[in-house]
Order: sequence, then structure tokens, then C-alpha cells
Amino acid sequence: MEMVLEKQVKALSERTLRRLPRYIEILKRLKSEKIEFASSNMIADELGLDSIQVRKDLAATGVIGKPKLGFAIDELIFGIKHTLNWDNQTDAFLVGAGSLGSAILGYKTFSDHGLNIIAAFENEPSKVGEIINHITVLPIEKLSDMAYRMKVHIGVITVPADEAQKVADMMIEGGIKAIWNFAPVHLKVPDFVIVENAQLSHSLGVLTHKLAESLK
Amino acid sequence: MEMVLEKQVKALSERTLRRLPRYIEILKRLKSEKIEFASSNMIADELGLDSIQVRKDLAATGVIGKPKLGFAIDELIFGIKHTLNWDNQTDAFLVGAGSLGSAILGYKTFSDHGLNIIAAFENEPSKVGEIINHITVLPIEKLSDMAYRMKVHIGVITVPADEAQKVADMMIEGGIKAIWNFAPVHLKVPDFVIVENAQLSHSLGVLTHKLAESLK
DNA sequence: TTTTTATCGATATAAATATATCGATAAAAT
DNA sequence: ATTTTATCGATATATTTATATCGATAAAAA
Ligand SMILES: NC(=O)c1ccc[n+]([C@@H]2O[C@H](COP(=O)([O-])OP(=O)(O)OC[C@H]3O[C@@H](n4cnc5c(N)ncnc54)[C@H](O)[C@@H]3O)[C@@H](O)[C@H]2O)c1
Ligand SMILES: NC(=O)c1ccc[n+]([C@@H]2O[C@H](COP(=O)([O-])OP(=O)(O)OC[C@H]3O[C@@H](n4cnc5c(N)ncnc54)[C@H](O)[C@@H]3O)[C@@H](O)[C@H]2O)c1
Repeated sequence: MEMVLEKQVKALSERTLRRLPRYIEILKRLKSEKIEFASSNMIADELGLDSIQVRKDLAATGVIGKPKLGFAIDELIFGIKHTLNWDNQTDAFLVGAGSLGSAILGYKTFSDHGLNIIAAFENEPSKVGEIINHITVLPIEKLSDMAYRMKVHIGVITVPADEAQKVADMMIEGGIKAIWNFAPVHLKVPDFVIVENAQLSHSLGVLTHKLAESLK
Repeated sequence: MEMVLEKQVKALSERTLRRLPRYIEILKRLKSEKIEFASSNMIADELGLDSIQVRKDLAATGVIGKPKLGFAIDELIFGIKHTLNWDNQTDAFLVGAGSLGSAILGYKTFSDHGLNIIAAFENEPSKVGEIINHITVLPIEKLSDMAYRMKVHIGVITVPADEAQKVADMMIEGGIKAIWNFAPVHLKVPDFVIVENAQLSHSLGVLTHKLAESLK
């Protein structure tokens, strides 16, 4: 299986990036059914998308399809994962081992998605020392220093909204380069820091609005 | 405070819908600082957006600004909430009271966002009967029937991926009209059912890709 | 009272994203 | 060996989304 991955890859829009994991999902299912090639049409049908869009998205991964057959599934999964950098794991710290934080710590699948949470941090003394899914909860005071020494690049924020900026600042002080933020606040960070907001209320807003419209 | 909300509201794009909750966040903070009017510029600055875009988004809520002053904050919060249908609560059932499901059940803020989870359902007998944040966990067998009888319109899916379609089918059988899906699968539903996917891995993919790019 | 000013909101332009068209190609069928 | 076929991928068009321009307006200043 030859992988031509260093091929010049086109620019990736955020919308394309968000669709790529969905392709993996379908491809894995097809693979489990012993299917070896998937056409853009098959994928598009499964996901209710347009096959042209699928082809364009896949082009961005650099994987080449075969006329009449489509894309070799193994190669395509590999290519998508590579594009997302899911073929590597990046070390991460999580801050706020509350209910959402614990759910994330306990979720094994993120390690398939490039995220290796190696420690959690808390300001609540009673939680410090806990171990959740083999991950130890440490005192928040150690965050910056440890991030710096261990060259941790990703920080996950699951503290209450009014603590989030403070935590982000500590992360950045520790050299963290990308923040996955679950707190419902807009974080102010320097340009060189990437922030990705995973705010459930945004998604919920779309749902409640559409539902209200549909019931009108 | 006069609210002209039934004014003809323009079509709302999904991207606008996703920004609206962010405006509420900023407006609430300004309000807590005793500020009464917010200009599109102030809001845009806080969120790193363009003020024209803010004005366009706000226009979609039907709220009218005042020259030189901007938007009356109280009225604007009200208008945005109305647009999202966050000024009503819709009853919802959650299925899968595992770690993510429990975090959602325990999160009080969703009731400010139009979601009133009134029961949870499980197929794991040991979990049935539990009470999480005043919400009782019931056996999954009762889902369709109760949804139908209680006219529940929203279903939240937090079961493992390979159970999600089955659960969605039961919800639809029970007359549920909108599904908030946290399982990493594309649900197949009839046209009249709204599905909003809250898939964390999509967000994570954007993060890991951008981080890899930035470190190149 | 008149002038200045900040901001809105309508309209226009630009950019990004999605969809359509079609020739090229390799597999399968004849 | 030749033809047919499904699919790719490049290029072109359409749609959606974001950004820019500018006259109108109401508040504040002169
Ligand atoms: N639970 C959910 O379903 C949910 C949904 C959407 C958003 N969120 C957001 O996620 C965040 C966490 O929510 P949660 O429900 O897990 O809350 P939680 O209260 O259960 O957990 C927050 C944790 O952060 C810790 N913490 C607080 N300040 C800290 C600090 N300065 N340093 C280190 N740790 C600190 C607390 O001790 C606590 O354990 C909040 O911002 C919330 O708005 C949660
Ligand atoms: N935990 C996370 O941080 C996280 C993150 C992203 C996505 N997810 C997704 O959310 C879903 C739940 O994840 P989790 O970590 O809470 O898993 P979990 O195993 O803790 O919880 C799943 C729950 O669903 C119940 N269940 C299973 N089949 C059921 C059925 N047919 N009817 C009713 N209940 C059923 C189980 O008994 C269990 O309690 C999964 O699809 C997962 O991929 C979770």
C-alpha cells in the first residue's frame, strides 16, 4: 500500500475539516463490511452530501481515486487521518475535572483523534490526587511549569466560564499552543495561539431555532 | 420596554445562528457592568468579529438599533433569545445516562437555552432508578410511549455509536421532532425530523489540523 | 438652535463555498 | 482487442457568506 501523502495538498477550509471525520466514520463501516473501494457517490449518499463536494474534500487530503472504482478505503482513511494529524498524538493537559471534564478524561476515543491527555488540573483540593481513567488530577498551581517542562502543546478547558480566561492565561504562560475550550466565553489570546471552541450551546441554539421554525 | 419582535425577520443562516449565543455572552457581561447600550463595534471588538457582520446578524433578530448609541442591551438579549427560541423551554428526553449523558443532565444552564430535560432512559438495569439532578433514569422500553403521551419534542442521544440509530428510531416513533446527537454516527431520519450533531471530534479535528499546520 | 458626530441599516462588492459540466481514464463487459 | 461504463478530477458557474460603501438619523456638543 503506497501512500503519496507529501503531495501538494490544497488549502483546507474549516467546513472541509469538519466533514473529514464523518468520512472516516463511513469508511470504517464500509471496511468492516469487507468493501475495499468507496466512490464519492457512496460516501455522499451515506451522509446526505453532494458527491462533488466529497471529491473536493478528499482531493484536499492528497489521496487519488481510481476511475470506475473510487478510493481505496485503507489509503483514504490513512490520508484523512494524516490530514487531521490524527496519525500522531499530541500531549494535552485538561483543566477542570468536573462533570464534563471527567467525561472527556474517560473518553478513550480521543486518543484516536490525536489527543493524549496526560494530566488534569484542579483548584479544588478534594479533587487533587484523584485518578480518572489513569490520568492523575494535579493542583492547578503546577500547570504552567509542567506544561513548559513537558512541552505540552494542547490545553483543554472545562472550568466554569468565569475561570476560563485565567486558566487560558496560565496555559499560554506554560507555552501551550492550542486550546480546546468548553467554557462559554470568548478567550482573549495572542495571535500565535489557536483556540477551538466546543460550545454546546451554539449547537443547541441551532436546534431550538430550527425546531421553533418547523413548528410554526 | 417595547419589543417589536413579530417584525418580519430575515432568513437566518446557520453561521448567524451559531454566533447569536456569543452575542448574548458579551451583552450579559456589559449589562453586569451597568452599560445600557452596545454598539455593533463594541460587540465585534469583544469577539474579534467584523462590526458589519454583527449588525447583519442582529438585523436578523428584528431588533432595531439607535444611531449614535447602538442597541439597547436588554432588548437585544431578549430579541436574540427569542430568535433562538430560548425564551421558551421545550421538554426533552435524554437517552444514555453514561458519563457524557450525566454531565449534560447535571448542567443547569441548558434550561436557559430552551432545553428542559424531564427524563433520562437507559438499557442498563443498574442505572434505571437513579436520579441525576432531579431527573429520573427510566428503562429504555418506555421511551417511545412516554414521548408520545407527554408530547416531548426533543431527544438527546448520548449512547454509544452503534446504539444511536436504534435510539433515534425509537424517538421518532414516539413523535420526537428534533434530535441532539452526541454519538459519532450519521443518523438516518425522515425529512421532518431535525438532527443537530454535537460531535466533539469534528471540533477536535479542526484543532489538531491547525496545530500541526502552525508547527510546520 | 445649529452643527458635529457616532452609529445604524440599506445597498453594493468581494470572497468563500457549493454545485454543475465535461473530458480523461482505467476497469469491466463484449 | 474493442467497446462500454463508472468514476475521477479539472475547470466553470452559481450560491452563500462576509466585507465595504455611504446616506440617513438621532444624540451630543457647540
Ligand atoms: N456539563 C455540561 O454538560 C456542560 C455543557 C456545556 C458547557 N459546559 C461548560 O463546561 C465547563 C465545565 O462544566 P461542568 O459541568 O463540568 O462544571 P463542574 O463545576 O462540574 O466542573 C468544573 C470544575 O472546574 C474546577 N475549577 C474551577 N475553577 C478552577 C480553576 N481556576 N482551576 C482549576 N480547576 C478549576 C472545579 O473545581 C470543578 O471541578 C463550564 O464552563 C460549563 O459552562 C458544561
Ligand atoms: N464522554 C465523552 O467525552 C464523549 C465525547 C465525545 C463523544 N461521546 C459520545 O457520546 C456517547 C456517550 O459517551 P459516554 O462516554 O457517555 O459513554 P458511556 O458508556 O459512559 O455512556 C453510554 C450510556 O448509554 C447506555 N446505553 C447503551 N445502549 C443503550 C440503549 N440502547 N438504550 C439506552 N441506553 C443505552 C449505557 O448503559 C451507558 O450508560 C458515545 O456515542 C460517545 O461516542 C462521548
